[in-house]
Amino acid sequence: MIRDEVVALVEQALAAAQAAGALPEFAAPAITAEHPARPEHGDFSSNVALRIQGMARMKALEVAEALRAHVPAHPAIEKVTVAVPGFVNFYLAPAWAASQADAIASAGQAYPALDLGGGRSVQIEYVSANPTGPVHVGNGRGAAIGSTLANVMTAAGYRVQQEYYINDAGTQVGIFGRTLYARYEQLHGREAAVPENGYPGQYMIDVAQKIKDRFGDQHLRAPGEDADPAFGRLGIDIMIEGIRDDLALVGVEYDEWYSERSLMAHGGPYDTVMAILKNQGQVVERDGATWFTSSDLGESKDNVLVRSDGAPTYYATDIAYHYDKFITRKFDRVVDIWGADHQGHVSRVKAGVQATGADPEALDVLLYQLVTLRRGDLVVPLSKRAGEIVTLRDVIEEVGRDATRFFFLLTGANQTMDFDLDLAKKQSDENPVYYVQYAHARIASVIAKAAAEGHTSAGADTALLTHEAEQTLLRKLLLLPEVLEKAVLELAPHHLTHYAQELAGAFHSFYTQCRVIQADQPALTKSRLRLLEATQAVLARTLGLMGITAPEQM
RNA sequence: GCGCUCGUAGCUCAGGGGAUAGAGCGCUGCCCUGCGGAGGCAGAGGCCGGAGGUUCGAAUCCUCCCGGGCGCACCA
Repeated sequence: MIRDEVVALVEQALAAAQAAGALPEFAAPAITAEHPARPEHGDFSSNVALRIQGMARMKALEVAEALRAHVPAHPAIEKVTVAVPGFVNFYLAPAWAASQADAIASAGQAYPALDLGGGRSVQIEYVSANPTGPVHVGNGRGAAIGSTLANVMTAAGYRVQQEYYINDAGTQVGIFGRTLYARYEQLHGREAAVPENGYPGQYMIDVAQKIKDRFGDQHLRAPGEDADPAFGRLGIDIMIEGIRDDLALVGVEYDEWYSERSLMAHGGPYDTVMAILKNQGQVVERDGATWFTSSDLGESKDNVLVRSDGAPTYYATDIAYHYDKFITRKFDRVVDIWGADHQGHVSRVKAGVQATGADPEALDVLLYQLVTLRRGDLVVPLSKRAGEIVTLRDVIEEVGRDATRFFFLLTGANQTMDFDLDLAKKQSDENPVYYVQYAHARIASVIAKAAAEGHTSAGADTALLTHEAEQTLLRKLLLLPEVLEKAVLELAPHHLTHYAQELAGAFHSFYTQCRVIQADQPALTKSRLRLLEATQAVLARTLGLMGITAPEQM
């Protein structure tokens, strides 16, 4: 990308200045280039002179001047200037910027070519909501972040595997099964009470009804008897079908649905991990339970692996799960995306990862702050145990998939978020996603109209794109690689929504200032059509990365 | 109490060592005799929670304080 070429120019200038004796020899810090806030300061700016003035024992302005004098010529750079207090500023050549419209338009959805992953594998695990209830709004945020991150890392040269971890073992599943059986009995006319701490939602009755539809009274036991232990699993399977469908509605598709229960197979990951920890002397029996002496690894306390009733904790199975990710399946990197209420779990899991022989640095846990759902001033409780459950499906049906995803991606993961359903509904026409999509549709419309009048971009001379609005738009197009890189390095997909709005804004501004189709100016028409093609490609690419449609018309 | 995180325009949020701090919504005023007005242009609106410190330079880094959120289970 062009920014890295500017960085290289600065590095070369530094070496050349030192070789020429204009600057003393010293080891320079890593060179960076940034975008000045004000256009008169150029397109890129380097602050090296300010940073090395001490090492060079020269005034920053003198250092900057020495660098400027040694910057090699480059077709993309029109001029290089020095500005107080010691910046070296780079100005893009308008003709070069314009020529990139050709490059971008012909690359299409292959733009930008960015390789940060180098083919390394990364697993992204997200949502992984308990299958004891439907996917709710908070999970939707994880879904939007996770699937967008998957798209973005794929675009950056990683081999991405997307996974959903199914919590189909443990105490909650048992309670789920007992609740379900009570509902099943009720549907067969029996008096049966939903257990205390059970799941009161209407959806449990629906699931029981589905089982009744499929199997009749086949799973009914004698009155007073408990259900077959496998009964709950029928319900879990039905829940998972629903979860899969709901997530598909927001454009989420997994490569793997991984069962927690499968970890427990004889000789499986769970047994292996317990043996490893035991062999390393990191396991101790205390108060009838089995503990991991994680405080020896710097944790604030030890943690229970096996409860006194013999059941493994989810922490123990999570260590086994990560052992399977890193050691068995050999992912180079793993990104777990969790709600911020799991924050206390992060360092524990990393300790477990380390203890079982993997590199905790290869694990990134991306926490997103919880979503508060509102209807106007009323806070709607999200708890699966509460009466009203606002599901992700409800939200999508109210505001649409594109707006839902865009909204979730609008704020950084560390920011708490209010999702006001009334507002989202009422303002759906003013949602920023439409601003971006409108730009795409508008371009499609102009290109179609041009074609109908016999204009195409064939043989366009991009050197004609000299208007200020055209140049501004071109610079936005050139920004996508940097945005993509930032999203990957920071695991922060929200940069895409902001970029998309900036790009759409630059287009709309261009559109009102520069008429594209002009019968008496066929050459200019061609070059502007080429610019439109490039813009449309970048808009479609950006929307595509976010899992949002790029409509031809609205 | 301890840990993580957040505090930026009236509201929702970007920016996370650089030059005069940005966007959207809302508010004021303009722009359709030419491609889609779901648009554009201009304006008002800020001691970047507070106080110290580091630095040539701090909204950004460090310390303390204030205020919100979330954790600190033999739940997940």
